[in-house]
Amino acid sequence: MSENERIELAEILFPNIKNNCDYYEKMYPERDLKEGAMVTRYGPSPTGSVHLGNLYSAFCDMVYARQSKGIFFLRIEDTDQKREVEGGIDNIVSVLKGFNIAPTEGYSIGGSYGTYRQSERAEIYQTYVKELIRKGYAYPCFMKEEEIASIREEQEINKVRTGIYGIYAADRDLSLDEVKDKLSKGEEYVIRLKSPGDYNKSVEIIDLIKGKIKFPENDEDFVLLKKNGIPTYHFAHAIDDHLMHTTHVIRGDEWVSSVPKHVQLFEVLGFERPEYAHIAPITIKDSETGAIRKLSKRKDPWAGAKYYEESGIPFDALHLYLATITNTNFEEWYLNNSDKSIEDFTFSFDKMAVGGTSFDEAKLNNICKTYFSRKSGEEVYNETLDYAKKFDEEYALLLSNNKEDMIRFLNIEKDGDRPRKDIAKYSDVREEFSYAIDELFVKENYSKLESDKKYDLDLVKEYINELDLSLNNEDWFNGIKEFASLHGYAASPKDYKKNPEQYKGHVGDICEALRVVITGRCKSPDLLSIMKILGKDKINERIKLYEGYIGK
RNA sequence: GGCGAGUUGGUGAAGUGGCUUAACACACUGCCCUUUCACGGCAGCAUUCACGGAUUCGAAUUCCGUACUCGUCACCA
Repeated sequence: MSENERIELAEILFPNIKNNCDYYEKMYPERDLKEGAMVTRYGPSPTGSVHLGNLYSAFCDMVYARQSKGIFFLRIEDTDQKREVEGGIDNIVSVLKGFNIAPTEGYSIGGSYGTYRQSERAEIYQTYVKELIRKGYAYPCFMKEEEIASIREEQEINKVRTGIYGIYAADRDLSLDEVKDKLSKGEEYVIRLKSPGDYNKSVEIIDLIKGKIKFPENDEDFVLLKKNGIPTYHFAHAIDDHLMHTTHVIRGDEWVSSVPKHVQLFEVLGFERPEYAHIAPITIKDSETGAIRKLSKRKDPWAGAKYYEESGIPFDALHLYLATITNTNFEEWYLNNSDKSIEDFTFSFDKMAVGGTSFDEAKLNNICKTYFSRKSGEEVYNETLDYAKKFDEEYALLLSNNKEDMIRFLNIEKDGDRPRKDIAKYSDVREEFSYAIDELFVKENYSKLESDKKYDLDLVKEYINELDLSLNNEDWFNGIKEFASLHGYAASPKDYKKNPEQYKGHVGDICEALRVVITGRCKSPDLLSIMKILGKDKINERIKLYEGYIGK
């Protein structure tokens, strides 16, 4: 086709596109940012619920933009209307908000590089396609699905590469008359790239995470615009990231194999290419097969973002976890800089895992526990209340009615520099502090007790009877030691260990009995503090409850 | 099958030619601390970096081959 024919073709195909590319180039001018500022973007497609991996990549976008004083924007990539799920976009926005991953620009936020929703940008893409047709870098392709399928079959039989390229690209050299003819018959078409690539040559890119990667050049005439005039991912990526001036494309490494396509697109369009950073997926070792696989929403509850919200994992703790998998040296840094926050750490691409990052539940758990241990009782109370209001209304009500005592309970052993670590998520509070709320304790009391050890209840009664709750800690435990020896128990575990046959047990056994009767648990924070908050009346009620319980 | 990448302990991993008799964390075990449960401290936990070969005075680190794992090969992103 001659240049004039191509211009005519472009006009026939896109009669409604009046603007030229320049119009958009001016509309989306260079960003005014200081040297080194990164412009990153998170581009989710609303095709399902949000996955941990999505959160991870959005987290990276946020962190790199923030530390370079750049821009992190949100762009909705809804070019696949077939797979789009209802409420998908709202869900993305609310999940990001819930996890405090805050874009500085974009969909639902605003900014001057919009619209940030690809389905509303059809005209822009078409304008650039029209230009590509004029230049001879794109053409309409009328091949039917069946034709493409049979080409594929043929290629598989002949053991050659599959795809529409070279001699298989039947419509790439159609004459203008042939095109007009097909058009007049109402044949449907897509717009394909007329690839100038040579498979025998190679392209090389430097991926910020993976390093140098070399591939054969792309020679596939892949689809730019689908039948409905909406672009494919590849084309939308090139246009949008150019116009929106993305400097760093951070995305899942399922995209690395399409890098040659993207490189070529940027060349053909005359755009400067952004840097690429392909992040490895979060994997897990399958407990049954032992195989390493991507986290799956069906098999792994923690794959879905919802899980973290529902089970009550604080977003700050999740950020900490994401930070530790983002940069392998973060964990150690944070351990040595416990007073600092994630914002104070400088992340770098070359400290990111090249292979798969494995999900480590035990580590997440530990991070969460440390997070909670550093929070004051009041903070834990408020956050837990917020959580309970959403996911456990009954408990929320109980919490509100017992605010003062609850905060006192949550504050036990918080003052020293060795805080306890018994809570990993908001939903643990109800269980861990089951003794703290009387209504709850009366109802559930000893049902969760796993051991069926027998305790000397008479001894407990006698002790409580004599107990003076105004004592300070030191006097109190001197007292209990004395009480222990008076009743044939060793005053310290050491004495007991030396001569176990001389004693019925040691002071710890008495404490255990008290703990179980009073709290219904084998583990609890400092007993005296609990008893002080509870008061003698409640303690006596619980002794009666326990009598009833073992009477069964 | 083609193309691209990965393979270090129970787990997550550090490590880019000598400082590695392989960091750190989690888990586990033991001891210590402690009035109990925890918390914390100390110690133990890969003589070895998928396998084979090559380069080198010297390799987990470079090169080649093999095996396995992962990603991708759509008018899905």
